[in-house]
Amino acid sequence: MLDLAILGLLQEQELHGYEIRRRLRDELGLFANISFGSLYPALSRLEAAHAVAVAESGGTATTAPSMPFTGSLSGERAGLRARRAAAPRGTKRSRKVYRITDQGLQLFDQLLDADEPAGTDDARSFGLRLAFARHLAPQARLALLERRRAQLTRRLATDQVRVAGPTLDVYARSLVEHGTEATEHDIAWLDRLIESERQKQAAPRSENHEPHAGDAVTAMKGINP
Amino acid sequence: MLDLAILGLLQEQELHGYEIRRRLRDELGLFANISFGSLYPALSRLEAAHAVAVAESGGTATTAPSMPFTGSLSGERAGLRARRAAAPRGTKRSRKVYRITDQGLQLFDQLLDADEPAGTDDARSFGLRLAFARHLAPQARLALLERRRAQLTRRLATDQVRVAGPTLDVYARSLVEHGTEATEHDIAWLDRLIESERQKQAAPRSENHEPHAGDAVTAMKGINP
DNA sequence: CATTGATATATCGAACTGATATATCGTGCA
DNA sequence: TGCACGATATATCAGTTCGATATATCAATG
Repeated sequence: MLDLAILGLLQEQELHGYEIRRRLRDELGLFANISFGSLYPALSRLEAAHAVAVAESGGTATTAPSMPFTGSLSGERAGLRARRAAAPRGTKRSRKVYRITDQGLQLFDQLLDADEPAGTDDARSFGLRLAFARHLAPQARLALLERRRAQLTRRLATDQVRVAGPTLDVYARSLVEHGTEATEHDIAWLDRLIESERQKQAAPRSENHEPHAGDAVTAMKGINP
Repeated sequence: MLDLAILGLLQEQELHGYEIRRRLRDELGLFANISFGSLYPALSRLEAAHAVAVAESGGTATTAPSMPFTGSLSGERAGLRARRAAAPRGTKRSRKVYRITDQGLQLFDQLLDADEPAGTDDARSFGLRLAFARHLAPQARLALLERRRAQLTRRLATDQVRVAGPTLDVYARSLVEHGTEATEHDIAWLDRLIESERQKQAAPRSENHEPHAGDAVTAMKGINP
């Protein structure tokens, strides 16, 4: 789930961990306060999978791109010092700037368009996908919205069973009822989005999906006929 | 978080794991689909902490309450067979029925009234507490509602910063705006609950908090003056 | 020039999820 | 009768995420 978020942000520009966290929190509002204990391992994971790479875009001068091998410094620390030495002036501080790779772009599209894993925190998962919906082909976008709508409709049904069921106390009852209202509100919102999407597809004015600028990936996705 | 839910349910009656899951899902709607990988470890945890105990309430006849020591059966399996043998008719099947202990009641009150851990999934945490709000002293209940209200108000402020900030694309923007609306809706709901609580406290008719029937715990909580 | 606070990366243990394994019971159906 | 199947039930595993904490640097402040 977090992988998708990271890849989505990196698609717009190179970023370092701390900044990724800031954007997720301040701009998107998803992942209210994503923990570094999730973020950094996720970045390592993605790096290991060659979906992202350290950009090392450095400060002003692009000095030797590969670590100059300082010799005596012991293992782990050496890496840190090397990075610090590589970009000392101009940029804020020693930081690992990541960029997305071609494989990363592929992975992103794959994750974004994949069926939601049913069980997990639906709202988060959907929210994240919607936030990056501009990267989806128009029909995939519509499918996402409709899948979510169906999900909420199902929830509404179970909610009705709940209120009809064993008598809940005042507070639990209020909670369930408020939940139902919120779901209805969500569905109405989705209906507006779906309507808007349909219109956009009926009258396609100029470019409506990102200037993705010919990356081989879109061909795989079946934008087609 | 899950501990609170378990203790809350067990407060009403003895239950086994599978049934706890069912209630959380079907009746409360919290924890959409709580995993057994969380539930059973949580029960073990609580049992280790002496907050719950296996009730072994058995079927029709309360045969020997302690395992009769079948001898040859090897370790783990022995426990299962013993339980199975202990309550073969009447009840559904071999199951571990848990009951809450005095320490468990104490822990429940402590968890329920504790300050929310700020970071975590607020909605879930609050929802859970509200579902068991009847176990709280009137002022603690009011405090819970007001704490939540303040939380949402803060969120509303950051949301406004978000929309004012860097221009989001159509979808991300719609997401944020809908989130804001939902938060406003939540606050209005809380206001209604708070109002209702205030009235209840002003005109206290008969018993308004559970027939808790003199357990020593309430004394600790400072219900007082 | 020491202290504090913001920026930044990293790691640990505990908790939760999704998947899977195992066993038993009840029911339908051949 | 028997036996396949689905529901009930407990348990465990690997992979993620979270909250806390450690460490280091830089900027501002007094």
